[in-house]
Amino acid sequence: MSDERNVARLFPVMPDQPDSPRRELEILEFWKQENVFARSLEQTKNDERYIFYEGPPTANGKPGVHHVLARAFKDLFPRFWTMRGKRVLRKAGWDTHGLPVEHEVERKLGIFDKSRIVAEVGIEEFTRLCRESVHEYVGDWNRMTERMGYWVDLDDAYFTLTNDYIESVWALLKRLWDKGLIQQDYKSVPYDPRIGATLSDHEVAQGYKDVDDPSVFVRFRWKDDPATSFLAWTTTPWTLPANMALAVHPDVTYCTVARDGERLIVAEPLLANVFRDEAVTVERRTRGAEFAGIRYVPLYDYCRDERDRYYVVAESFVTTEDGTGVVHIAPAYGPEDLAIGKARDLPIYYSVDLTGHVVPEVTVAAGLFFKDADKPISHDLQARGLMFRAETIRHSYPFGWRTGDPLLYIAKTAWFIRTTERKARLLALNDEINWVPDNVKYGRFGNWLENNVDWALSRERFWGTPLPLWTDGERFVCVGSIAELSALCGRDLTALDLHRPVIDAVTFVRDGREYRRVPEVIDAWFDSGSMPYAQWHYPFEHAADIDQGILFPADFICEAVDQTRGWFYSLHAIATMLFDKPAFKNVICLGHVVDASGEKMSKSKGNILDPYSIFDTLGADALRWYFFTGSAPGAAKRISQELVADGARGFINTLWNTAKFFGMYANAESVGVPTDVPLAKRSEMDRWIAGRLDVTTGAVTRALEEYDAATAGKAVETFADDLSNWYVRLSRDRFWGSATGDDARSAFRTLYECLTGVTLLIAPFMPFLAESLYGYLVAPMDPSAPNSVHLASWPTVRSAAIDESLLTQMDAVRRAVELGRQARATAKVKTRQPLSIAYVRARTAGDDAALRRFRALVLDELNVKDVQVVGIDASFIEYGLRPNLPRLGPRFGKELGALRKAIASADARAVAVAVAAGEKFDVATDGKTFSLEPDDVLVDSKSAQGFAFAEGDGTLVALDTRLDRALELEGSAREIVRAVQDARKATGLNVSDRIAVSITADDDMFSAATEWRDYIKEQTLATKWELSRGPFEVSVAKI
RNA sequence: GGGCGAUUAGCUCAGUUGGUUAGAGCGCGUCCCUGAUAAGGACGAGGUCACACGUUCGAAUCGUGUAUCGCCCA
Repeated sequence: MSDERNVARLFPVMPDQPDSPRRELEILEFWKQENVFARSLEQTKNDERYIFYEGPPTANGKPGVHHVLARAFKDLFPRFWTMRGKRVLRKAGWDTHGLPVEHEVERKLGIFDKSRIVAEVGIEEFTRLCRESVHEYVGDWNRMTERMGYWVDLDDAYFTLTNDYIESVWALLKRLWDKGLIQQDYKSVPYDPRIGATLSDHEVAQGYKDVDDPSVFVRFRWKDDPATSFLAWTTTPWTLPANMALAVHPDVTYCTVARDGERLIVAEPLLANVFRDEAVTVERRTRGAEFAGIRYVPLYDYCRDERDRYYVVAESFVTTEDGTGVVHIAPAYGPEDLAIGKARDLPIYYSVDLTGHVVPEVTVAAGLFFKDADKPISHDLQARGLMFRAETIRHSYPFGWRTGDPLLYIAKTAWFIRTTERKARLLALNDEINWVPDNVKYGRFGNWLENNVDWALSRERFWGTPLPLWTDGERFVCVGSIAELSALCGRDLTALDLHRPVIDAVTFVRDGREYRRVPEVIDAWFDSGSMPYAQWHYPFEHAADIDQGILFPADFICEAVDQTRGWFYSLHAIATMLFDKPAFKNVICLGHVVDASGEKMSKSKGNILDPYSIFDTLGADALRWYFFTGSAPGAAKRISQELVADGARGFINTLWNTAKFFGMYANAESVGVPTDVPLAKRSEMDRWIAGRLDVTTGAVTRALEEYDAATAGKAVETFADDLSNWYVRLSRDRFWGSATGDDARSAFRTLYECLTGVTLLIAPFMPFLAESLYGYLVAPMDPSAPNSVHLASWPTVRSAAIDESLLTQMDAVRRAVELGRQARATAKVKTRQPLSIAYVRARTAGDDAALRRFRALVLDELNVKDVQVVGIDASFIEYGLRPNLPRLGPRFGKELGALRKAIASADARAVAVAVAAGEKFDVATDGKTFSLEPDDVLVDSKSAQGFAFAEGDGTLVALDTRLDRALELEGSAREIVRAVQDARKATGLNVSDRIAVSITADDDMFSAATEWRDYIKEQTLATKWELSRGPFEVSVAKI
């Protein structure tokens, strides 16, 4: 049956060390030359699709190690599904619009002021610089992406700044417009007046500082009863000239306090906060709701608006945590103020202009910077007897991150998408999404949807997708395509750049009125949320693919958890509003990468880790493996050189060495690719590891299907350990000459299957190592196999290979062997010294059978001449009992204490006998008797009188450590073998080199060498033999 | 200030529906093993499972509160 063709074919010789950095570069070259990624797509082009979306990064900074994290996960699942035979397009993408890009350019120019940009740089030049800046780091990103082995189509990437992309975004906006979901409204925004910029939430978050601000309590006198005042509290006195109303909580009780001839109204829970230790006389208690509509005398009345104002409203947002429970409302400023103002149609009166200065008619502080108006206003109120108390308070307030100036919350008109209109659908469609980890679904993301507010779409900036609205000052036209705009203008605009300022110059006349574009651009999150459609220039191209669900929605997306309110939301919101579907079915929400001490990585702390520092020392596979298996995906990832090295080194080396072992002996025996041997004809050891492979394959497949990379990776690690440290170690001698043909063939075949199997399993995780192993084991040996592991199919589970009882039995055997070694260690007897007998008291009848079945293995591993499985009657073993709590707890409840006592005082041997016989038995204490069944207690073998023993998990192994002369000599013989092998190794001999051995020895060693001469020669491949008397020494020489 | 998450060995992390003696890897020490291995095995030191209170026969696990850290939002 020998295969002539294979006999001559040798496996390529593997280097001693994996040398990952160098090897990975070679693999990259191989992939490039062989066009492997493109071929993997080509060979699946007719298959069912698995849709992946690349969340576009902004490439205006260098990529860091945290970007490797997300990209590793983005690579894993597409590779897995490709091997499963799906067609997985991976279109790269770049987010190119928005504030981060503008800020980068502003930094380079050193100008942070919008009006100066317009005046000194010009919008044309500025947006040109933005366009340039966007591409600056794309090269770095592409290099990193390629180096880490992330397969994504960089050549066909989408860019959000292209006309096609923008046109798609316009088309989506127009659909929203036609549904009436886009509207203009006021919005209270954080605004840095010095540079004229509305700040993004992110920028605001960066700028919070603890500062001392005024804390003033002000009287608002009743119009009908000037002796009575509401006491309102504010930390922003400069807003008081824009006051239009007061708010109280409808359900809170307010006290009218009589004091020095006046009456002050304060929320009851805050009395002590306002009046401190003062003894107050409460004249009346009133529910807040009853004050609604009461009119008061304004502090200032600069506003010329005719609309009704200066009355009390009842609003449940009012809290009683600080202040007075009476809140002053200035609709032009704070978000709540604005909301109330809109609901009640209060005037929106600006006492401060957009440069941050108090307007001229507000004479009390005219011309002052808004924050500087606090003082004169406080003094004025003091002078007019309206100030109850003025102090300072230390609290957290946002500042402009560039100017350091306090931010102004101010109501500005803006365009909104009315997402609140579709809140119910947003929530319902979220139910259909599989979130990993699952707490994000109804936690962070679900809460965000629950508290949904309208999406503020517009930005008063330069570099972004222009809002496609044209207006004559009253009416608006929303433009949904270039063709539409061309028609309106009466000229072909196909070649037009759709960015500012060019697009701003496009005007048209309709019904005799000129239409100009509104000045805003849109939130860049809308760009990225549009990528499912805009990356394909929908609906101008691929309309059917999207509408019929071929390229939409995604099966899988993955980003870090900070995208919950970013990309995850924008994708979800747009898909919900326009397609009434979730945009993605599965999403992995990764934790952030932090340094080894758990600190966030930031430039300022200088703890940023350059991915190349790992690529160049440990390799990309090691980093990927660490990210996949180091912790749960949602957890923060601590990272350092050492952590990555620890995480992957053992696993990579184990696999490498196991494959090297195989290649070495396969070549030594010229077996080539081992021919198949039916499972039934293989040894039990072979069938065991074959079963382990298939169990592992099943576990890895299932885990990956559930987007659980860590569980999948750990299953592979356990298998690799079983393969190397149990299967190979115990089967070593079957791989060299002395083994019979059939058995060796079975062993080679089995080991080969395991190695190629595990190579396939790690391919999506560690694409480089898998490719290397495949290149040693498969590609050069099998002309019919694809030449890359990434073109191979995912392994299927051969359920016939899984023999459950064999797997459990091997566990029992391993347990017994480990205990035996432990017993040897306790007795300080080397494993090399043969012993006469081991006694094993097994936990179950099944374990008994296992030990009998694998008797030879146990003898060998424990180096004993005999092993006896002892029954319950073995007199030298003593027993202990433990209650089986999961069974007894529910049944006995409060009696458990007594029962435990009864079990502890029972005759353990008698109970053990009953349990072994499957009989019921009684235990008793303090006059109480409990009737128990065999499964109610766990029997431990506690000690073995007169033997070296070890016990664990109900199994006991006892060794007879007495030595006779024969055992001693055999032990010495094995010492000699070891000394010769050491010498072979030290001399650098090949494993198959024949040697001449020369031994000097005295006494026992001499006797042993004489008696065990043939054994020693055979074990050490010695063909020449010299033995003389003298101090023990061995030397070897190659023949 | 609010939401979400985390807190388990020196380090990095597992820990199923509450149940027996809380585990693994790395590191450290001692010993062992070695025709692949810079590998492997055994043993040891190292734990108040962040803290407090509660529920329960029984809590790392469930509840409440507190502390610290991270993220998101104010």
